[in-house]
Amino acid sequence: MQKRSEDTGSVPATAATLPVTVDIVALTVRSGRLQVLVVERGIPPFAGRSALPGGFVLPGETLETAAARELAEETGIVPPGHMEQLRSYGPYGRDPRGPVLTVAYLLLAPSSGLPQAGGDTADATWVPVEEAAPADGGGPVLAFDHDRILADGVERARAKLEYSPLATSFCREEFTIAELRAVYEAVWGTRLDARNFHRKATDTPGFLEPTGRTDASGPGRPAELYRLAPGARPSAAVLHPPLLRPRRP
Amino acid sequence: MQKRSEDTGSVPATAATLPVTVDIVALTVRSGRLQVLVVERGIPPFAGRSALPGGFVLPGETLETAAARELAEETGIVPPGHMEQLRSYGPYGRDPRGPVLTVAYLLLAPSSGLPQAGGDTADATWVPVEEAAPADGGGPVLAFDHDRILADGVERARAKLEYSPLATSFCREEFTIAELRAVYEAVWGTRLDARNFHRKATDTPGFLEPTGRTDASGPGRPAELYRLAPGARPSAAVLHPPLLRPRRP
DNA sequence: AGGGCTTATCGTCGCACTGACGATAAAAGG
DNA sequence: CCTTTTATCGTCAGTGCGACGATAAGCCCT
Repeated sequence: MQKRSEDTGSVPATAATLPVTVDIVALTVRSGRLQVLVVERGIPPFAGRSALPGGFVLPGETLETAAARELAEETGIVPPGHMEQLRSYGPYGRDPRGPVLTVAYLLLAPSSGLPQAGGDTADATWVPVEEAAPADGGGPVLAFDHDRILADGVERARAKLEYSPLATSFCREEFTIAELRAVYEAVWGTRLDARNFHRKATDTPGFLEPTGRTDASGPGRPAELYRLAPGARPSAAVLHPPLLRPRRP
Repeated sequence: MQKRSEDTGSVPATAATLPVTVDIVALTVRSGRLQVLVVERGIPPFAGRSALPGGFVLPGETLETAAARELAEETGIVPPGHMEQLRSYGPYGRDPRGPVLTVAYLLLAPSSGLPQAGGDTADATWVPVEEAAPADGGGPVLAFDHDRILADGVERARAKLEYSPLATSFCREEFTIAELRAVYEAVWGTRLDARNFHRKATDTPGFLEPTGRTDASGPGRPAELYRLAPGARPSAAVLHPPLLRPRRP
């Protein structure tokens, strides 16, 4: 795979070579709250502390592959949902073992069929993001610089819900408007008017597609079931007008 | 800097170690067009081809430091403006020398005081992004995967202008509404109504602050000079209502 | 069967924002 | 003074949105 000839040149000897890790901000919506997957570290550094799932990239591995592998190792399954790169952090001042570059990934997954724990590393549990990301000046909660990575991931998710169909990644294949609204409310931490949300969600072109089926599991009038409109990728800014989160003042 | 003890553990021997580069998508607005800084490569691979400025991270260097150093080496100056991380690419399938991880940065700089070329590597020139990023199915223009990185950077810039004061990073300290509008028109590639833009820009709270001075250099009525409102960081989504780019329908 | 409860869905109204575009202000150059 | 040019201010109709009323369609209970 690695050619060394006059045509391609070679990596200069002065170039730094860095160990690279991937960390995953895995988010889901359970019991009406936005929750993040954290693992309890079994080995130093930060043994016994909570951390985002992740680990070192192995030789020959793609970053995405490494992220999926670490997630599978620590949660026992490859969940459905949407994964995208968040950004990179480091390499200095974030790992006591020395310079380590990490590439963070953001996973948005439906809560159905998600395992609670398992794997060989340590216990993996879902915790509400407020517990893992204190907004006030409380001390750090997660190991390494994972507090900041989590905050960046949550903010990315909150922002992307406004102008992308990404919220559907938290839902099953088919879902009701109320379930979709619960996703927005959980991620944004706000309450939304059911009637206005219904209007906006169904009126936005290229967002939802009715399946014709209904869901009568809960109390009250059965709800129409929808799926993501065909051709709409979970990412990509296609929501016009956007679904803006309510303002403060 | 690098402690090795029972408390911190050490990087596992199985971890991959990768050479890391930084690449910079440096954008500016000159002659009413969005332009990107490209260098002509002097050494293999891709010798003679155009590429984004960038290079290998040196030992002990921060990614941001490396980005600033490469930019200084290849353009001869540290320009003002706003720099933020774009994302990471690789490490496979993007460099014929082997696996190389690159972290791309986005720089938005005013055109005033920007050098044309210089440095020890090769000539650095500003070229309109349409020439360096063919929207149609034309072949690749830049070396490595820099076509994609450039496209991602331009899209990031276009999106951020909508909800952040980032457009002011293309301007000098003080600027007129017309200059700011020219930035939006160049970045978005559209024409904007001068009267409506003036209303939206001046009415958006937390965006602009009048300086009281005027600029009478051009023809016509002298324009009020504005600066970025105090406390507003160039990034950060603070524009409400956002300045949305015109739609296609 | 009918009344009450719950949730889903549809409608209405006023306000804010937008785009299209007219009107005025303030300079330079003839 | 008049024309040209650009900046800035106003007007008006269409659209989207938040607040909230009204109706639909299930369930459970008696």
